[in-house]
Amino acid sequence: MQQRSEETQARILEAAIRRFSISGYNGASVDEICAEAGVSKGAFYHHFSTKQAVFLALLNGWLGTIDTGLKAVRQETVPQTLMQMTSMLTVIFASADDRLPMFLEFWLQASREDAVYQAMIAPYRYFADYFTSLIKTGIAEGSLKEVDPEIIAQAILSIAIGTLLQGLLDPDRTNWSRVAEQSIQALLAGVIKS
Amino acid sequence: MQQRSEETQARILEAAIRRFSISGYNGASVDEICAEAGVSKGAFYHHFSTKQAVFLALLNGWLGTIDTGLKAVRQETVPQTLMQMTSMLTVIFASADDRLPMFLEFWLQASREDAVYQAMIAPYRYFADYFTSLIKTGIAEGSLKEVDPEIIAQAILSIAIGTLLQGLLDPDRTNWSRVAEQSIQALLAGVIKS
DNA sequence: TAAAAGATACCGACTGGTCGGTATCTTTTA
DNA sequence: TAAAAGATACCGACCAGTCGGTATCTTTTA
Repeated sequence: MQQRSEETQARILEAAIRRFSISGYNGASVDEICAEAGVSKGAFYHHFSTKQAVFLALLNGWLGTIDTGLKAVRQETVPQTLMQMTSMLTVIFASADDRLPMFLEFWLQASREDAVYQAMIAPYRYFADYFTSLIKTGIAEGSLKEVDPEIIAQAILSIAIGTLLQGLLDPDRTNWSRVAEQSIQALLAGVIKS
Repeated sequence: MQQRSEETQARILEAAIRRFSISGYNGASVDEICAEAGVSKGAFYHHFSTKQAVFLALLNGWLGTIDTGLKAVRQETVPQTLMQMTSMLTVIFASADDRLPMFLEFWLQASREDAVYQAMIAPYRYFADYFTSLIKTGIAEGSLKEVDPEIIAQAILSIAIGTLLQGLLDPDRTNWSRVAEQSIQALLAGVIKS
């Protein structure tokens, strides 16, 4: 019995991500999503309480895969791990192209609702902390100089985010994932103990 | 004669920036802006052809002041100039807090219209180019190592943008303008010829 | 120089359309 | 046959932009 139900739900989710990434969160209407999913509005609201709920489901799915991906990257030393993560950026860039604009848009308007804001800020903080502790580990294991861990972690994060955004803004200006990699390497060059 | 007209226009602009920064571009209705400006809808559309036109006027004003500010900063050597710009970040951070979200939101939805997209991408490119040439000058004058100018310029820009965005996302996490300054200094440390 | 003519600024009711969500009815499933 | 799933018509709120008309200036004219 859940067979059909699950399929419908999956179709709605797939249609939603397609419409959202094309037209944005506000730009994609529920009717549009239903049409693309080949599903009635009644079915839509049978499976999801609001448009926002569909979006949040999509967001959590994406965060989950990123988290899994990051935890999978663990090399012997911290610099090696960071380099590995840097080269992961190319993949992240590719998937961000579709998703990032809609998440950004949603965040910009949802940040005024406290509940949604908390749901979005938690994973960010989790990741930023994880990154800082990675730098600390590097200092402890002696592979990194005695820098301020928070500053360096933030610098790397900022480069990643800043490059991501510029890549969105002006995709054809340059090879953005290469710029991101080399920028981080330029920063790391002054931090790695050799 | 234009006296009254200019005052009305100014009032609309002021009200618009207030409403836009509180409710966002889509969230702020023209009626709302008119109410706050103490002006009728007719007056609004007498002075501006569309809601978008008001917004663009606001954007250009902001870009103008930033441009003026940047050109005013010119020290003897490029590293000194960069340091000076870095300390300007605190001021930019303050003014961005209000404006950046609405500009981001607008850009996200306007980037689908080619005309508006061009209007927004031009100043960005102009600034990015200006920055790259600044690094080139530094190399030419011998104050910077022989690095890839584009990469370093992008890295600095990315740090600025990335920090700005994180400051928006999680304002209370840390002192963001300090993080930005120190991140850029960490990067420059490896690039300055001493 | 004052009245007429014209231009500019402004007013606010109204329109056409959109969209998220609901109510109600029908079909499928177990 | 009852409950889950799905279809369809509809509601109410919102909103950008229009339009016919009025008020307030500026310029021309006699």
